Amino acid sequence: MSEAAASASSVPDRADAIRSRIRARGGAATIYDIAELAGVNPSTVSRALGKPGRISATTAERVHAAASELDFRINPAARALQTGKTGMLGLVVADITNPVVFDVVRGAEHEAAAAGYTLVIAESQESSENESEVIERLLPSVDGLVLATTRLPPATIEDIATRKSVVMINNAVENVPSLVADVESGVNDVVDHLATLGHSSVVFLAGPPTSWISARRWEAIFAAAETKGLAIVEVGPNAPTIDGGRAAIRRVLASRATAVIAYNDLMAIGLMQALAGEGVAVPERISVVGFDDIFGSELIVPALTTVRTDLEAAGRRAVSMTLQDAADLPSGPVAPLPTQLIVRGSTGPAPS
Amino acid sequence: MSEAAASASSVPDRADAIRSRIRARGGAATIYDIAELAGVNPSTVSRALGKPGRISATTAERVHAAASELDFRINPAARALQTGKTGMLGLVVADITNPVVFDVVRGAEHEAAAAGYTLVIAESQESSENESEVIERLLPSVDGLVLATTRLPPATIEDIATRKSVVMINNAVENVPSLVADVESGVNDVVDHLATLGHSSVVFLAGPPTSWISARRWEAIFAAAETKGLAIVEVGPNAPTIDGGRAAIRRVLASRATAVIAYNDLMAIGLMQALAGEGVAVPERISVVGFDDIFGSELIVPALTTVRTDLEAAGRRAVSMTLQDAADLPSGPVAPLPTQLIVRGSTGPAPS
DNA sequence: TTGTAGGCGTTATCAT
DNA sequence: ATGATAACGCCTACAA
Repeated sequence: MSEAAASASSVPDRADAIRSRIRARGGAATIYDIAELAGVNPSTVSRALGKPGRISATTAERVHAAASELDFRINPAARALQTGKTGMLGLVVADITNPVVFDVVRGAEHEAAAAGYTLVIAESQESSENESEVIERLLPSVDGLVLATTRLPPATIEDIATRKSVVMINNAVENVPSLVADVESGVNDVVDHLATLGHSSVVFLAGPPTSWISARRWEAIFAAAETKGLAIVEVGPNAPTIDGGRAAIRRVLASRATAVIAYNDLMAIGLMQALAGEGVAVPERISVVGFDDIFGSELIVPALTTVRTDLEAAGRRAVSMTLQDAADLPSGPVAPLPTQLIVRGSTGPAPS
Repeated sequence: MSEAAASASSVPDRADAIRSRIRARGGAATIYDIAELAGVNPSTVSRALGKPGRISATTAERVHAAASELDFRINPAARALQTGKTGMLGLVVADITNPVVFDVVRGAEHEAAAAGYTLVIAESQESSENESEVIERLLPSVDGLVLATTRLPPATIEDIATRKSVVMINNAVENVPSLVADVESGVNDVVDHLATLGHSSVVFLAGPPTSWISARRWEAIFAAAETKGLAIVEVGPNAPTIDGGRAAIRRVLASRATAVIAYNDLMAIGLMQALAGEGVAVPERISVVGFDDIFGSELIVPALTTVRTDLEAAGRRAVSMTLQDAADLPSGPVAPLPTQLIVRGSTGPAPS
């Protein structure tokens, strides 16, 4: 047997030996295995795999060959233990099945994946105690947190933000970066729209008492209604769900208002279903407006007039802000998320 | 100063000292800190926190007091490095924004949380290469995997299942535990329903070619139609989305069928929108049926007749099966998921 | 019941 | 450019 042949066969042999040893110990390949196969020190393997430039080209080559030969996957726990970085990001939402969060989730997931991060989604189920627990459980294993629909008091949020990078969507707390929809602009458009249609008495169907954005919407509606000279009342708080909207029908009708602005589309849809059940025509007797433009808003009949925010973009930006913050990069002031009134069939002229 | 007073004040003092040391090194409390404060060995702390019985009551008491005093959270990476268990479960879906998966996600999330696990959700975006990548990235940091809408070939799945516990929903591969809907029962109900309404020619609007469950639905429909003496044709494959349904309208109309069974509700809804756009009355000229009963199915007009499966239960059961499998517990045979025909307005008598 | 000691796989800090 | 060595925080035989 020639030397060439011997060496050609000895390399696969060594790989096989190492492979069977790995299998024997019932685990995955480590940098030690690679080091052995490539004939270098483990620390060299770590560098070759970690930093591009810091190693000679030929060594890097050998290491990479050995790594793929042994099907090496880095052990994230071991890396995290040493570096303190887990490569994971948390996204906390109040209710996963609420269509509002679909887009946030998708945007966040894509941005995280693009940055090489893994997104962990957790649900608080509209309970702040639950949310605290969930966050405490998540915190040690993530590099940062996006709070999409938090029900936490500001003090708690501030406390969490001292421990990890936190970015909020549609919520504001001092010293905590956030992404907030341009409520005023959307609300002004809604109130203008209703005023133009001849409505003079409007109900705001409030969301949960702990929802920061519900309060902002109410304030903006209140202010806009005052300047337009419309009568405005707040009804609520209500659960931010279809059932929450349904349950509010009595109080809505009792108000004699000719238009309703619901805290979100889900409530608007619930209310419209209840109105249909009672034979109250929308928009002939009552106009209905929602927020968010969720999936389903254009499916319902009449299709829902609503205030849209690009929540997918919000999810993306929240993640990239979190990552920046986690990297201690300077985060400049953040422009509010643009907002857009989408007029569909659920609003019409006030009854005369 | 009495001894009692001295010791009473010295305890908080020591805690403060340790706390400031922790802060100084910019990290979290470790079992060493607790050990110091409680005056025991770190291993005792580990045991006290880990196993209830194995330690004297008074020591356990002291340790727990010290732990909460220092606000201790266990470091998951360190634990995972040692135990090989990460406390995380992966859920892989084709498309996060598809309403079908939201119930699965919710069920899985709740079950995982109840078991003290964290759920990581990953999206393959309907691409099998993408899915492979995503899974490779997830695998090292997860104790098990639920494949909810996988687009992977059986061989790949089998390979993954040799490395970690895998449970699939609506997909079957040898040697890999799975949870499958009782397709036949639901489909028989649908075909009966249509036959009773006088339909004699039916189209099945197929889903993605890589969808296992789409093929099963087609087979079941084919068989049921044959026994009922109905004409049946498959149209597709199509994207399992609203747009996929919309795009199929020409071929559906060309078939002259009086009823369409779509692979899922999203496609059914898209088709109905397209039909409405063309002025084709549903159900007067064409009846439409979907699968899944997603949010929105009862919102659209006419409301969609559909075959429902309890996907939230599927998510829950998939997670608990994964956990069992990961714990090497025996997993008995699994009953198929019950299925239920929900008749709404989108189906009616065949035109004469 | 509790302490001692070693190791899990990686990165970082020294040397060389 | 590469090697040796010491952490990172926790768990678990083994000893006492």
